[in-house]
Amino acid sequence: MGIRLYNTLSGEKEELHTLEPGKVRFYACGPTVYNLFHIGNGRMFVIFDTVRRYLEYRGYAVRYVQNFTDVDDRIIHRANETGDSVREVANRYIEAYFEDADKLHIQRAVVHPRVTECIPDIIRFIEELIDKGHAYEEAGTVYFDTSTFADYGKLSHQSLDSMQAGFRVDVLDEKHDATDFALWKAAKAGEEFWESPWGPGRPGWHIECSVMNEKYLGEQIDIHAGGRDLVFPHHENEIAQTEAKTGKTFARYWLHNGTLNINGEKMSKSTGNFIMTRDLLERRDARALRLFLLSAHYRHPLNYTEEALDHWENALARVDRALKNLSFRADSIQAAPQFLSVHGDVRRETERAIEAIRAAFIRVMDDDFNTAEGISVMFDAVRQANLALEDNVTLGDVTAWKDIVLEFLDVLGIGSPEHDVDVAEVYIQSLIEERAQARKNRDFVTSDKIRDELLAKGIVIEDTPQGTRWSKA
RNA sequence: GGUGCCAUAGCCAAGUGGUAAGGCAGAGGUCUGCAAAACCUCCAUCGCCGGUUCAAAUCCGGCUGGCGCCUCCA
Repeated sequence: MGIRLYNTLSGEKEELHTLEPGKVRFYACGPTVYNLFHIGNGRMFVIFDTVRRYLEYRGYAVRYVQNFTDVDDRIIHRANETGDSVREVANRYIEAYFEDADKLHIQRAVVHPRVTECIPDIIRFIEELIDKGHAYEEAGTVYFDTSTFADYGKLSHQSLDSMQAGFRVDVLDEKHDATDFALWKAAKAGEEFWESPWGPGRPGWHIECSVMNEKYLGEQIDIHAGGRDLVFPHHENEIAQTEAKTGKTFARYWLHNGTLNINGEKMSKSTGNFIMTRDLLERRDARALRLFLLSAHYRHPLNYTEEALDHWENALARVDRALKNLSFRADSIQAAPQFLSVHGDVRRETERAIEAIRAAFIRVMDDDFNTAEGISVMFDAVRQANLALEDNVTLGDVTAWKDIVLEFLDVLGIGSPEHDVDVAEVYIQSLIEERAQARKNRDFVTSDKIRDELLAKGIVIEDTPQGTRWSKA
């Protein structure tokens, strides 16, 4: 059995069959760069970065494309507020995106296209839609005619009729129908604009993604991902534009992540209840934040609380301690060449245990990228590794256990703990040796004094049969 | 009005027909000079009511509570 993933289009889990065997064409909606991104946005980026990592882990070559929306009303507003140019605002927040994304270990896409780089392609795309009778122009603005696309509503599972009778129908103005949407917007006075066959203007919101997909991935792609709140209208409109133009199925699989909530409500830029990822990272550990973001299934809502972050910081510390203790054991084996028996390769039983645990990880992650279960398997690996340390394990065993935990951390994008080497290390080592001597003499007053001194400096001492190890508190 | 989702221990969160993963917190134990870390054990019958079934947290119906979307939103 291969990878199964929930497809919003069908409303069911489906087995992954890509257009080209072994290759995945993957498009994820990127940020509109008028501000920093909040942790709700961050959740989306982390989730699909993890999906990408997992697909690669399973042997797929993933062509991952994520756009920057750098043409938008909100960017214009922002520029007016700050007195900067629209381009300055966009560039600043593109840079800021990379800074924050890097901290969350979100890998760069293969291409990060920007709307402003695709204007001629967008114009050509719209011209073709007009030629094919799917779009019309009114006073310099071009609208997509939803009545010409029979499948309109297939992603959000709503009928045109029900939408037209909808709750929040806006004024028809020059549109033929309330569900029609702008492909090209006529420029208002003083706004940034590009020349087009319909006069000066700028692209509408949805067209960019259709165009970038076609330009960088082709007319048909495998996976298209974004937040739940993009299903309608954004992704619905993308399907309409692309499929109306090509007559082919656009994306085979539509993946949508659940919202990140705060106080039980969606974290949202428009309502003001959000926490910027950048602000949070100033006081919180990025790896623990990433673990938290992956701790629930990606399609479910996840509630943000400070307590939850405390929880995952503690949980991650358990993983890091295990890694540290495995390293300590490996070092102590290597430092004691006289004990030949533990210098051996990984033993058969260890290999088998690790194979079983890797298989378990793949089994749960294959099932719609169930990272919550994947994390649970990782903790099982940690428990077994700790258990192994109570035994006379070989160097090969220790290394193998360490590697499997690191393998899971890598797939989840959490990565290894920082290796905290600093100049104080020599000093700490000397105190530890002094203490060891005192303990040998059963001078526990001195040994405890040294331990307390170190503790006061944030250094925790732990005695093991292989000697004393230390870590930062 | 339309449409979709959720409700599992003190907390977080998997599981979606075969008798409740994992983590955090808590209790007891082992190990230790004492600790720490680690390991072991303990800690839920799955919102409510009814139905289907040999068997339901898992399927169906109803109810209650919460949330998303219906052209700003990841």
